[in-house]
Amino acid sequence: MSLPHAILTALLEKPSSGLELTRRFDRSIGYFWSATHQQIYRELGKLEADGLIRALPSEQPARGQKKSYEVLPAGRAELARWTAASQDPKPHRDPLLLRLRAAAVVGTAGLEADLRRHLELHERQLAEYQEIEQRDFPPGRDGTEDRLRHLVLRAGIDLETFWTQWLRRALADFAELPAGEPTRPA
Amino acid sequence: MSLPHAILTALLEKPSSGLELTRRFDRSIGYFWSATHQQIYRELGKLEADGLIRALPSEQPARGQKKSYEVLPAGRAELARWTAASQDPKPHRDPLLLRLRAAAVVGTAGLEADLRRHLELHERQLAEYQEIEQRDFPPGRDGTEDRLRHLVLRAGIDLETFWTQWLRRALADFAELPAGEPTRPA
DNA sequence: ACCGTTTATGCAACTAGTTGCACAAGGTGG
DNA sequence: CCACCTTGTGCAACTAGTTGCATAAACGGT
Repeated sequence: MSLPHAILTALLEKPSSGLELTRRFDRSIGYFWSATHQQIYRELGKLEADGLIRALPSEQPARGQKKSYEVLPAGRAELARWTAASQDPKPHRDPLLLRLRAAAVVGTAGLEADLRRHLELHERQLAEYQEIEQRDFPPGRDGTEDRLRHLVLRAGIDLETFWTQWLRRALADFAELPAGEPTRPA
Repeated sequence: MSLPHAILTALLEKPSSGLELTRRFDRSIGYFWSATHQQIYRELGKLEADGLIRALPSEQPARGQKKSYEVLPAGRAELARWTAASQDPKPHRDPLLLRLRAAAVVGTAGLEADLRRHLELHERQLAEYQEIEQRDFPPGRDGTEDRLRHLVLRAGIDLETFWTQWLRRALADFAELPAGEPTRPA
């Protein structure tokens, strides 16, 4: 149940409309909690019904009209409660690793090209994170807020670094493998 | 749509009953694709209905009686197709990083203890992976199947290594932070 | 003979996330 | 002036995964 809390965080950082939130999810927050605009609109409705946020009164509510929300005290309290509450880490689910394991049984045909593609995507993402780091976190800043946000960004950078390195190793390994046939023919 | 393929892979490695599969998911496969026994039974039913697997004839089918499955040629073909098919990487969703970002706004109270707990869990998982590596992948093996499986295990080891290091850095940062109050009081 | 635990299979209801589409307002170009 | 594109909001149906519980056989003790 993290989406509502992701939205509360985003709205505390800056009151926004549904579409603005969607865009901000596509950029910063979505890097570790993605959401589509439909999820966001639905959740905004629930949060408003629960009294955690409210529409900014200035704007008239009509379809096709921008409608911005701000967080109410109850929303801030709920976010603080959730942040402090202990949560178990969810097990990862990674289809790519699964495919590699399947390839050990049915053959590696076709996989290599996709590994290469993933490598490129992760390299691009890594470059993007590094740009953000240079732009938003020049050396010498140390406000609490900056510190925490930088820490989150570092996680992103280190994760992408891991993937690029692992994929390069995988491709190097593939180069030495016999070919794409099954290791256990049917 | 990875669960059916995870099951096909497991069944190709060794025909099994629902409960045996559940146990194997708790150990090896579940490290990167977890599933509960209910998911597995449901999926076994679908796979059988679709003609991708079949119950081993030897055993009598009755409630409370073991029922093992094996993969049919159509199942192997489907798995090979899926393995070779290109797939986009899904964006990660990580509540812990989200909580850190929320903490930048509502305060870090309570978070540190959970970071410590996560660190312990990841250290334990890392140790487990390293044991498996020493036990199952002694230096000098290089069959194709071993190579691929080792690669998958290395991903697990490197991921857990990343998390332990990142969490240690986070805790070190927390130690220098003022205290648990919000950076932007309500 | 009975009771409780373990092994094994399974249904039903719920929660979360995704996909596909619909609708409205406002601007732009032919 | 109207057809089309963009911006913005939203519903409905679907897919995937989780939680809680039910059922049944086998086994071990008392």
